[in-house]
Amino acid sequence: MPFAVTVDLVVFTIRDEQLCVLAVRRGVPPYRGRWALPGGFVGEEERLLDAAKRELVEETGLDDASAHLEQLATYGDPRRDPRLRVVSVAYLAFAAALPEPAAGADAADARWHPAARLLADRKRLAFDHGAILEDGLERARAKLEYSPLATAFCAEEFTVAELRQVYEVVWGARLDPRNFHRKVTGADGFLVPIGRQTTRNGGRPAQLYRRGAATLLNPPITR
Amino acid sequence: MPFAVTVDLVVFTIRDEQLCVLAVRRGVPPYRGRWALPGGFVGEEERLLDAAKRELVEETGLDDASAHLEQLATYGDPRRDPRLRVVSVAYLAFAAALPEPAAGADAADARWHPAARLLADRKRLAFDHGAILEDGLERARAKLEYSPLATAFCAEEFTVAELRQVYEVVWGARLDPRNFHRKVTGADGFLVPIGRQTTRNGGRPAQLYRRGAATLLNPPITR
DNA sequence: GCAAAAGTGTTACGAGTACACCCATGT
DNA sequence: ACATGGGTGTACTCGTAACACTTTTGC
Repeated sequence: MPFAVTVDLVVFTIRDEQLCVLAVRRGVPPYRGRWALPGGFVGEEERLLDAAKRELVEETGLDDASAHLEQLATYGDPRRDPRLRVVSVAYLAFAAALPEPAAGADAADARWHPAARLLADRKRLAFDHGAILEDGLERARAKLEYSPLATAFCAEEFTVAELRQVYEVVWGARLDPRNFHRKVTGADGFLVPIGRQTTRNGGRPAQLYRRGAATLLNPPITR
Repeated sequence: MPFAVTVDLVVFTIRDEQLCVLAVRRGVPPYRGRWALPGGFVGEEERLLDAAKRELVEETGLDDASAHLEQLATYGDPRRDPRLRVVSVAYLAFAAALPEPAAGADAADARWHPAARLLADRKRLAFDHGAILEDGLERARAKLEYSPLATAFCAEEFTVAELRQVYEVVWGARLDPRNFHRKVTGADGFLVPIGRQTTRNGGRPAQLYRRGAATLLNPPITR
């Protein structure tokens, strides 16, 4: 049975206070002119995660360690690609803000799109990528609660307010800055203060933090 | 690139107050004599979920609606099967207690194994099935908290105490019967009383329930 | 009556929320 | 001085844990 196996990437970042996802415009049929999630075939001797990493580097220039990458789900309907039977393993990536072009080696037109707008008008997406994006968004929202993943959207050094903005943008909700501050600084291993401050957001100088070693947030940050 | 695509099943049930998983003994190399998760190739025109359903019926005789089935994760290391490149989409299934033979059409020797024992001695498992089982167990434990999935381990009509036993076995922890009772009967849409009672567990007669329509437990049942 | 399991009431504690208040900077 | 964002203190609320207690069966 001849199956093709690909990886597709849902790469999220935050730009202009919006949750954005990377998409590339298709230059060839099928779905010519539509937007598609970046992805590609898995090499014969390549692990799935390695294929996802390779695509991420090709599309964003992000080096291996600077973005979070995890398997999302696998999509394999017989008719999802009209040309041949393709089973696609989708990966979810979170990255700090990147330059707009997001220009990789690829000549293709790659762009950041506000995730909400792309989902609201799913016909602009090729294949079943609307469903993949929806699953990715739901997973991202859920993971912020109980994992320290929000830090993957921040620069290496960040303030509590910057981290709070990540939560607010992904969840589409306002959070109380004071209670949020207590929660995240109190969560064991979530944040480590680096001892320096910044005034880049105006007002009183804010402590700078790096992400800590925790992999699970206890107690969780609630929506 | 010639990939084979399979589905593998992690089928959990509860027998003798233990969480058990279905495994079949391999009769041919590689890993001859070892235990493997039930599974098989995906048909050319078959959806992944349909392939998982088909395997579930073949191995357990469970009809479609009577067990919960969900995608777990996908495993595709180049060397996971020494014969050819196989990408396997693993599914997780929860079933009420079934007869031991679990005999399907297959002539193979299929058996229920206590999950903990099989995991403690992973060399008895073929391929990367130890890792798959571990992921499945972790997912099952997590899902009990915030989803009404525990009911999938029960018969159609069950008592609160029987449901509690599911939680205690999967989590390996004792729960307070009185607080548990209040929590689950109070969770909206989790349980619907059918108005009859049973004394099959001894003592004072207990209300019988069916699973309700809820898909998410709020508040969750905590470990 | 006694054991065993089902189910209810009550109290104490701890996390989450709302919000008043103080702090440190730029202009 | 005052605007702006950073951070702390505190009272109230609500879900949970712990456990005493009552109910209804079988033997």
